[in-house]
Amino acid sequence: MDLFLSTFENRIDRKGRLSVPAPFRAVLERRRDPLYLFKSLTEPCLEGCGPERIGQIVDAIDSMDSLSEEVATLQTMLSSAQEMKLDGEGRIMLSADFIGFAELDDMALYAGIGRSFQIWLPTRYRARETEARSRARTAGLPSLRLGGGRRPPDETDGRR
Amino acid sequence: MDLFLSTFENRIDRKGRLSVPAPFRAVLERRRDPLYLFKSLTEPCLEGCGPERIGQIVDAIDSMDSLSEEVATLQTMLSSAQEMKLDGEGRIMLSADFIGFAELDDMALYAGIGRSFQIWLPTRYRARETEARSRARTAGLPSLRLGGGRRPPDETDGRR
DNA sequence: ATATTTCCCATGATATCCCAAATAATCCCA
DNA sequence: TGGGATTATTTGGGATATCATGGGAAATAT
Repeated sequence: MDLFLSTFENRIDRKGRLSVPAPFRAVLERRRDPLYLFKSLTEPCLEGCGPERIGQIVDAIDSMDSLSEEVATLQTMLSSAQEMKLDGEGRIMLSADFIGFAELDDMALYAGIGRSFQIWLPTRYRARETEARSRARTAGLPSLRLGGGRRPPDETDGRR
Repeated sequence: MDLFLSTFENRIDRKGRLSVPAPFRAVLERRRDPLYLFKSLTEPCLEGCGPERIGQIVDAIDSMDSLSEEVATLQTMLSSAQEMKLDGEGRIMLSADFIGFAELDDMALYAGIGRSFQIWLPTRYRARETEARSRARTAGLPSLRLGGGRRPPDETDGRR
């Protein structure tokens, strides 16, 4: 199983292009997957994933009561999602909407979180990281049970 | 599976023409599908899809009690549906009825939601998106079981 | 005949492609 | 182990193609 791990900081050039880190590209290419980005529902960052996650959202919508608020929420995810085409050098073009949403300027930080990754304004990401660490010290660790594994590896959807 | 994703904001010109976003056209052309538009049952927007979606609605109606009110409701979807012809540049012409229903003036926002898409008055769509996002932040995300696969996304997971 | 729709072409904006420079990581041999 | 050489990766810029949009003319309807 190959995963998106580690962080990378890349430049957004004046045309709005941004290199996808080579290790992330390798994961996608190995699976022959296109890359999807969408706006996080809960945080000021972009989420990146492959098609299987998008398919799950689509299927979930179809199986739910189409009048529910949950469906509206999931639709919001889809309507912000884009299939990103990579250029010959492995770059994507961030739309003005994406840049505005994550409040990016000329640098972007990729944070691999397993089956997906996030794109943040670097300073903001670092602030969150130190925040999370100090919380861990004062409030104690979240329960983390490794190896028990009844639940299939539950993808951390970015909000924890 | 190719899907309708992302949002696009296009102009309705003074002749009443509106470009269908190229990625949406690509989905339809790949399937050699015509485009259908109809009035949403629940919201002030138009829904767009290919013929298979229309077929699903027809089948659903056929399988229901033909005297029920629900059938009457679903039938109004069908009776509002129009097959849209695209001009050489990929534009459609919206009827006065459609424009009035969605209260469009000179801009239209396409929102892709998987197997179909919607057309909204841009300001109204954005208000709705903001609403959905704040709901997601306070009420939590819909339970989506990622990574497991095949479980119907029905289970209430309480804390999310 | 007048109004509307359909077809065709023009234009500007923007995304994509292609090649090259700069930077960073890796290798290899002393 | 060091350090230069080689390769991978990121970044930049110009040329090209795509797309949304606008307008005129032809076709169709009223």
